[in-house]
Amino acid sequence: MKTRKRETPELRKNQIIAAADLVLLDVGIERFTVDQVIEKAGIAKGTVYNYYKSKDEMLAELGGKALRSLHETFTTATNQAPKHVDKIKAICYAHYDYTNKYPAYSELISYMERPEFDLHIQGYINISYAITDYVVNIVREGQEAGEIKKDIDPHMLTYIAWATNVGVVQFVESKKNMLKNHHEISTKQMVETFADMITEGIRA
Amino acid sequence: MKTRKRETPELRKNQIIAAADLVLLDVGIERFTVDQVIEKAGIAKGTVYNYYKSKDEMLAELGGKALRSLHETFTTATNQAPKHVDKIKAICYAHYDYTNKYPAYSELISYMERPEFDLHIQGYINISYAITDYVVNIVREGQEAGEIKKDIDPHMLTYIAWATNVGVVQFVESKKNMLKNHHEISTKQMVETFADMITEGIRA
Amino acid sequence: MKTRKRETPELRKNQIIAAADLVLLDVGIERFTVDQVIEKAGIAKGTVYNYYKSKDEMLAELGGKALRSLHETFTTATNQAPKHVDKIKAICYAHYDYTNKYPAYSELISYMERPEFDLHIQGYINISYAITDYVVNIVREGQEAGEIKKDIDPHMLTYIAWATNVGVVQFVESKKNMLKNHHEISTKQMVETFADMITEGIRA
Amino acid sequence: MKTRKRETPELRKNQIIAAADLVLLDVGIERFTVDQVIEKAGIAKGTVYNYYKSKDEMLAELGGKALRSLHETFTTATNQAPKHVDKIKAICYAHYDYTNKYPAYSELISYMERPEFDLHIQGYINISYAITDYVVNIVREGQEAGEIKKDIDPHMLTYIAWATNVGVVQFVESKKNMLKNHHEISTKQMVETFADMITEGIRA
DNA sequence: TATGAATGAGTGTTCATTCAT
DNA sequence: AATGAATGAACACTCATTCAT
Repeated sequence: MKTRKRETPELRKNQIIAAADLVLLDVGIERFTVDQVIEKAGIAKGTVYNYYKSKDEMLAELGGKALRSLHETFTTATNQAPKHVDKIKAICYAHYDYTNKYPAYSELISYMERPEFDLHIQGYINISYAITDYVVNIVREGQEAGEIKKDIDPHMLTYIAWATNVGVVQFVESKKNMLKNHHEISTKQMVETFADMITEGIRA
Repeated sequence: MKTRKRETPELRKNQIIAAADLVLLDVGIERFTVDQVIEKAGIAKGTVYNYYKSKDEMLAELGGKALRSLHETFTTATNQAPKHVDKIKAICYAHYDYTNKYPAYSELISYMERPEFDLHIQGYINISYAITDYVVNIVREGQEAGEIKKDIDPHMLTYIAWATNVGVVQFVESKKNMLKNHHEISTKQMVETFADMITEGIRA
Repeated sequence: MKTRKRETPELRKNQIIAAADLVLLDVGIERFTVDQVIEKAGIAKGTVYNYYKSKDEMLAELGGKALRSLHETFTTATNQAPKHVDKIKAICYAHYDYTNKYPAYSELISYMERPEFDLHIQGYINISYAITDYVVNIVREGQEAGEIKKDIDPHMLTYIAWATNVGVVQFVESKKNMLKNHHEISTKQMVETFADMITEGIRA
Repeated sequence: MKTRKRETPELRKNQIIAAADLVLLDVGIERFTVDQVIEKAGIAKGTVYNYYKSKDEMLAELGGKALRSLHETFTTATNQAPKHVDKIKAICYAHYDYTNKYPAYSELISYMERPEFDLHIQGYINISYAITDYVVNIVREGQEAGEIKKDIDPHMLTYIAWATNVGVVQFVESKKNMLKNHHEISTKQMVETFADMITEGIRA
């Protein structure tokens, strides 16, 4: 019945999330357990449930981090592209690179997108919207600059870009071995071709 | 030992798979368990394993059914389209309709595509290939007929079409509620726009 | 509901035991199952239970075969030894060789020696006695010939020889890896030393 | 959720191991199950796995207890013997007595010696080595004192003594009934004769 | 006699969650 | 607020044995 020093809630949450992050990186979602988190964090099991109602809520906060990091990746990638169409293309590439670099985060995001995952956690949704808005703005500016077709709703285009991108990235991930045996198609080629199709499809 | 109804293997297998089907419909893959199947079927646990080596094999048969039905949906859809580009578009629509009609099957297929699912079950793979070939042929014929760009490998295009389609369908499924609140975008619109983009993107 | 041709009970039993033999050789006792036997024999499950009350009864008959084969090994080995003491030593070696050559049979015999194995099967016991008698006779003759100490009951000596031999053979089997790492002791050396001790211990 | 009695870990572990002990006594290793342990202990299944990583680890602790108690038996027995040869003989007797007194422990030790039992549990191995060393030392001292033959490696002799002893003890255990019907041989006599043979065989 | 479909009591293990202290 | 012992429902899979046909 030891009693650790009390920390501010802020600090505790950070401590927990940091540990969860390490665990996720280590083992991926499928093998992610609360026990591993408390071991890494050096705190008691009950403490976790004082700050998070459930494992899923914890994952949602982690998902927020992942999304924020994806957001940054997008920002960096688009900054280097001169035109708006190129920015969209850059986002496609960035998304693929991100998945390659942080497969665990990518997994997590997919996991949270599933219908059975109850996403009432506001934090996560906010960042999700932020990313959406970021891309929507690029599209809108591209339309105003005459680079991108004007007959498509920017939100719609953003959703499609995101959805198709996720689809391609997932496909490439799950079919790695198959594609490896396919002499004419590499994962990189596939992503590039897809990015080309998207950019061509939206060009004014 | 309780009463034992002796049935022909044919009948039993159907009974089991029918029960599995119901369970899948009820709870989805994530929560699909053998115990639920035997409860629904009113048979003993061992009986299931007299007909299927493992839970995964059972799912694979169910998945085969799902895939075959998807194949039929594609066939029907493409038959009504005059040109090859329209056939591709029709497939996009058909895929969406299918997911709407059989969301559990769609889930199942996604589940089986995951790398961690050991797909050594030949039956499933064959149908998977059959569908791929079916689409590849449409693309190839479209290229020969001068309707579809010739600079894209038919397999690559098929993969991209499939992957993006899955992405969009998943997105639409998981974001149903969000989209419902979005006044300007309906899931139907999104799918249509996506299908347009794909078809425009490949037109010669 | 196919009906195979009726065979004489003799023939059927042979057929079953032959299959069981193959299975045992293939997988060893721990993984020995009735299912494998019927598959190898090409007969129905129920049929097995028409001829054997239980799996254990089947194993007991197989054990009888194993014991008979061990008996033969002993006979051959002793025939080549000139003196009775040497015959005992030869039996020790033969036992070790037999275990090396037919590990599955050796396992089976150990399995049947366990207290929890109900050995009411007469066939097995008879052969067991036959082997005992065979060794007892050698001892007795050796005593009469003045080669072996006369103050030991031949049965007792036989039991001890058997028991210690089994112990050594089992030890060697289970400690193979340990002994492999022990530079000065090899399994062969251990068996030889033991055989020497036994023969020296009984010499008149 | 039922009432939960909170105990100190120390107490719980003892409670579990005590229950496991009873189960082992009741049914023997072959039929030893975790379910029976929790029923005897009156605790939940998960609780067991908070204290032991696996069933085997639990058995290993039980085995450690058994081995430690055997070690003590050996120590006590040898202390009363004046000469080293007598100490070896005393160990043979002690081993037999121990098996008679704790047949379940004896079974357990045999079970753990089997190759298929993953013996990575250090605690158990240590005691196993301790016992070996204990006997080896007696042999070595006996050799130095000129009481025991010097041409045998002490380790080898220890192994042989152990292996043959186990063999005899097992034989006696499994053939109790048979020997009971044999007018001239009692298990006690057999062990005594064996012990005599061993001691005579090693005497300088 | 032969069949083989059906049985069901196991079997060890996991892990999110609870709650008395 | 913090602890961490306790929970128990899940879970997939096995296999000797039975018995209606």
